[in-house]
Amino acid sequence: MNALRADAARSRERILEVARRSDPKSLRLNEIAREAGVGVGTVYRHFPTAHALLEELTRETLGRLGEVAARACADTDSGRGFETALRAVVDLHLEAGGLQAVLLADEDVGEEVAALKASIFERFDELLRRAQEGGAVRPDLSAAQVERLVCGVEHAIRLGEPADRDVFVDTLVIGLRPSAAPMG
Amino acid sequence: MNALRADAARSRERILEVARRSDPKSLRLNEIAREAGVGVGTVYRHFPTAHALLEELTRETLGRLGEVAARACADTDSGRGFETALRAVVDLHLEAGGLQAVLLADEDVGEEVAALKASIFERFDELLRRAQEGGAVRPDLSAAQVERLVCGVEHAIRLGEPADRDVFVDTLVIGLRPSAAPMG
Amino acid sequence: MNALRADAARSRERILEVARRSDPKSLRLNEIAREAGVGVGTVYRHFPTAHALLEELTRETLGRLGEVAARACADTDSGRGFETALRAVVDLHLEAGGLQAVLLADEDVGEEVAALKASIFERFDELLRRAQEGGAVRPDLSAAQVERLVCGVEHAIRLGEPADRDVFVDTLVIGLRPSAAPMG
Amino acid sequence: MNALRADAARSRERILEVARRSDPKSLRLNEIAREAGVGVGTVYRHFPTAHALLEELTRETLGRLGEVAARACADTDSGRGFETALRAVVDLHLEAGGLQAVLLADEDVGEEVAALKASIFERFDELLRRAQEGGAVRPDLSAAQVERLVCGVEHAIRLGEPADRDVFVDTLVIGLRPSAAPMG
DNA sequence: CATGAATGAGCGTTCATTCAT
DNA sequence: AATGAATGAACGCTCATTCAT
Repeated sequence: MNALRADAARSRERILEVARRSDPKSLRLNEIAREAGVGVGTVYRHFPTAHALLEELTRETLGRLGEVAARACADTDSGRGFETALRAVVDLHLEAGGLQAVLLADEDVGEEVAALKASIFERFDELLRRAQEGGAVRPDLSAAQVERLVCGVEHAIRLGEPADRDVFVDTLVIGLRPSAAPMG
Repeated sequence: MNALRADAARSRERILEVARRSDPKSLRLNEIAREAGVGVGTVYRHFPTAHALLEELTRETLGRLGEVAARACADTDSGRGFETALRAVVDLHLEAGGLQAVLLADEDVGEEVAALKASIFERFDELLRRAQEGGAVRPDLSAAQVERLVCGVEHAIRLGEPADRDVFVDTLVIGLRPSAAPMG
Repeated sequence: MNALRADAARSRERILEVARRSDPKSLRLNEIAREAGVGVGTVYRHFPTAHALLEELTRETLGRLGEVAARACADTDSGRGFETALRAVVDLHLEAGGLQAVLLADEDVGEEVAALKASIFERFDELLRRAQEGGAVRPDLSAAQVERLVCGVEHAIRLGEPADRDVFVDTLVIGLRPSAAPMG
Repeated sequence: MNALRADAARSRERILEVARRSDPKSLRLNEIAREAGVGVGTVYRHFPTAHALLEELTRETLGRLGEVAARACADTDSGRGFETALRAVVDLHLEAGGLQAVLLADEDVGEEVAALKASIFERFDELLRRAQEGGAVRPDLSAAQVERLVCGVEHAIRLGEPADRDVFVDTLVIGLRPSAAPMG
């Protein structure tokens, strides 16, 4: 099933290579084909939709995201584990611009991606729950909400300089802490 | 000077009406004309570019943004003033989707918008500075950075339910507070 | 009949003023109206077509063209008269870019222009005939053909530098002389 | 390398066919597509700009222009060679209306066209120079000026009847001869 | 009369997607 | 399986002309 003909594999690789250099927000299959020296049809054969291609581009990052979560779960200090993970997650979002779209998509094209996403969400649920139980994170937030907040910070950083990253993530980290009433 | 002919005003209003229902991120003047039952030329007469139309859509909101800032400046408690303003600003961003683009644009089409923006930025600088001096906000943030963070929160809220609004803004408000070292 | 209301006369004059500064090959009535600070409708009222406006722009030049022809007719040396006229005609073509279109038009909008054109053609016929009889110009050319050759030279000059004018006109003048068989 | 697929060749040919019947001064790619029964995209694929299409329409003519020049260079009588060439050049301009625009263009789309033009210009420089040295052509004209005069004659002929051609070219040929002072 | 708002045909151009080769 | 030619909808924009005010 995974046995690709040699030339097919080569095409696929070239496509991915070009796609990685493209803006993940607007993958234009036509242009990618041209730059990869490959017919449009070939691109469509390998990746029936732009989203399928995006998933493929993101797969490796998804793997690292899973590892990040796993490592954080292993931390005995649940608060510290959560924070470390959070920072890593933002970094991965910044690295792979398509991550947001893939994570938020309701439907997944590839089974592997679906599985990866499921496991990631599961681990983050766990991670968050324990951090909340440990009193390190405010208890009224779901993992999905945190994910959206991460996307928000990603967005904010992209609007300005990369140098904003650290401060912005700090505000997120702090913002997630339980606290006295905000306006008290 | 601003006296528009009756039919012109009607067209203009129809255009704006349609535009308000459109995605402010991608105002397509042709489509707007069609939906407004108006010739393309009419749209271009009133709004030479999509950005001009966006500015118009946003103008009222900009005015309210100015008022928000003014009111907040008048608050004797600089921290409270800042927080109240921040919440209102996020709300205005949510109401008027184009606000982000208009505020971040380098060039403005209308003079009025330019003036409004200038005064808004000025007031927010003031507001932030005083909140920082009062110890209510971490001192290492510029007003521009705060604006970007607001855009981030707007983005996050739009990704999910409107119900997220309050919690998400809370995290921002708290995140901006000065604090012990984030991971300490 | 010619009694124009004061404001009408003012509009008319402003329109002509702007039109004189415009490219006579492509008079855009809309743009002229805007630059003249006048409604499009006003332009159309005064000049129902672009050609009508062009005729008006050209009228003075047509007058001078008539004078040129008259003066040349008065020259006792028919060859010299013709050549002088020819040079002047080219100059007028260069000055008033619309002259070509007006002279070559089959239909005239204004009666005055029609009359001017008729008298000009008549005089040039006369002028040419006498130059031909005097042996100064090859006898196998009609006045209409000479006019077209003038337009050709105008075109050639416009393709390059104004400095070409003298040499190019020279080649025309010489080219019109009777001569031994061209490939002799 | 130049092997076009059968259907592509057919499209291309249809496009060119329609284009040949169009006014080369204003090739409207949309209209051509419509008339050729072909999608707009197809036209753009073959000819990215109107000028590219014009060049293609002209390419064969450019080739013949080169041959004309070559043959003329081979003539032992430099004056006769020049005159023969001149007549042929005018004819080619009349045949291919776009020739003027292609020759006068600063930038060329196709390399082949650029090369053809360069060689043509070179040969005509040579041809003119020799004719001038031989006393057959007035020495104060550059090849570029002669080209412009040719365009002028083309223009003049197009204004009237095709029958004008011979006489008009005669006047050019004679006009280029060295001569006593034009008005003496 | 003057105005200028409105019209809408039509051009240039792009791009996702299909399908003949 | 791969190719890339073809498609055509749709957008941005311009401009000559009409017509309500």
